[in-house]
Amino acid sequence: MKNHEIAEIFRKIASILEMKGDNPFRVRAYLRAADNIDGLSEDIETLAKEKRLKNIAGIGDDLSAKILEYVSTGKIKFLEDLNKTVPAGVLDLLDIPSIGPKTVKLLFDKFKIKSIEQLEQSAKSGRLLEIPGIKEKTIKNILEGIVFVKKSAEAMYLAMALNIADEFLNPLKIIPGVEKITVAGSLRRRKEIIRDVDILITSGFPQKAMSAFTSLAPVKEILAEGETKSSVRTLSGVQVDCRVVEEKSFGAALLYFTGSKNFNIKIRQMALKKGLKINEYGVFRGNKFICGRSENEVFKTLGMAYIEPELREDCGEIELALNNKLPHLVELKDIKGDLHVHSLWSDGRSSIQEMAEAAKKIGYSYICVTDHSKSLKIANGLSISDLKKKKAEIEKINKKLNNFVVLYGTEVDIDSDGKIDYPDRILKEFDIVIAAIHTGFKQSGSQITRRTVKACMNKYVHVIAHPTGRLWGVRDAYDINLEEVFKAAKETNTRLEINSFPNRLDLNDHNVHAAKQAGVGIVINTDSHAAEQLGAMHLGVSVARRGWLEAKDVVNTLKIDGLLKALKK
DNA sequence: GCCGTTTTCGGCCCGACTGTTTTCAGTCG
Repeated sequence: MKNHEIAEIFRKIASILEMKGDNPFRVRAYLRAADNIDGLSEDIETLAKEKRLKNIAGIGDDLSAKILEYVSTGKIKFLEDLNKTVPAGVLDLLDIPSIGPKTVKLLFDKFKIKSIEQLEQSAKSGRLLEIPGIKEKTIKNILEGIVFVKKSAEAMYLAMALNIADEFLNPLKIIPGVEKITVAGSLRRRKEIIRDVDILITSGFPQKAMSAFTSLAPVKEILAEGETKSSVRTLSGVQVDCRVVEEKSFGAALLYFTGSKNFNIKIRQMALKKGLKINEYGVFRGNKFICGRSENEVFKTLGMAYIEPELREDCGEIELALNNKLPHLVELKDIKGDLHVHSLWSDGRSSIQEMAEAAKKIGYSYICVTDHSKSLKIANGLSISDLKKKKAEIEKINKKLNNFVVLYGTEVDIDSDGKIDYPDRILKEFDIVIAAIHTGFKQSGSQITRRTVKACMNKYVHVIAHPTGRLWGVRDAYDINLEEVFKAAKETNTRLEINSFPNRLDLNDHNVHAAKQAGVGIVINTDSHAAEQLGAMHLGVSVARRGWLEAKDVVNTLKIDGLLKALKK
């Protein structure tokens, strides 16, 4: 997929144009196109081939020509020409907080500064003071920004960001005067990668709430502090923004603060056409406050259905909301059980009994214990003789449990040829067989695709686990051709997994959306290796929701009888 | 550069905070 490459090219063009003082709306057009391309669940090359590029919002004649040029030649002449006008390194300056395109241009025009190192030297030498509008404080901010960039604050994955949010929400919740408090931003939209944490508070005493926020224990430095809006950086290097509004503006503020940016622009434009104005304080006709207490009120005023935060990316959800045709997204409470958990039999840390009890407590009606198979020695994979003992243990536990079933499963290994490491006579004994790639990640994309397709073809394999193999901070997704996998999965009634393990979330939201469009069924599992990890299910559900899945698309929303029937190949 | 149940040209979301100003531009979200 070249989607992300092309999005990044458009972003680069936007940066250069902005620095050159080009039309800001032209700049925005490139950025919007980039966001929309990143949000596609289809391969942009397919769209190009089928002449459907202009169906993408924000792509017109010019940008579709540039995409075609890139797809066929691997480059875009316009960017190459632009690159000649800007020395390499200048764009890096934009990564420094507090430095934008205007400042970069100024620095280059005045002192020919074209790298972070040069800027650092000039700032330290005091030379920057010669520029009108730059004084000591600005220089200090620049130097601190450079330190920050050099440390390159990493983005977080969703679960990490949720934990940081809790470090703020929990202590603030109990401050007198803090009424409502909630996360907003990309975290509320449950994006898989979060760059900063946004918090919204309602209070009649905004300054009290602000000072409580900026003086919390995890705060290392205050980046900005105003009467209703502050930003801090935590000890772990994460930026947290906080906004306080009055109760009557809560809905409008939440809508604004949740985004996405493109979503906000679109609905504000819609409001303008109705003679209304939307800002974070409410919906207004002229100066008259119409509403703003809840998001629902605002949506209603615009004549549209409530849009779940996970959908707010301006990818067609607004149009559906206007016609009341939004999908009814799957919810955590729809999940009836977890089909991918481990136990003491392989590399888990809890017994089958403990896993079952924890699952029952959550409210599930089944789990499937899928310990590793024999070839995965590193995870204590089960030999064929151990399997009999494990099965006997499950049968014993099931006799004692009421209204709950432990299913007998396995997570088998797909070997480098696509073969499964138990023979058919063993495989057919299991209630559920999950297959996954655990070795040979370095193989070519076509080899890995072939292995996965072959596993789908196996009549005893019900689920492909963590289909792209990505592990946050460890390795990227392998170069698998998911379109081919989707085709095989659909033909063979094989489910693909959303693995909820915090650093996996694999399939991701875009892939899930594409799988749904290809007619492929999904299962959401946690891959828990201990009872306390079962709670990660909500992360996988978030991915499913971002992928527009409804309960009917997720097989483990079915009751046990329906589940086993649906999984039959 | 995109886009159109008022428009194929003339618009394009809206506001807070900072650092420098003496009324505002730049940055950010």
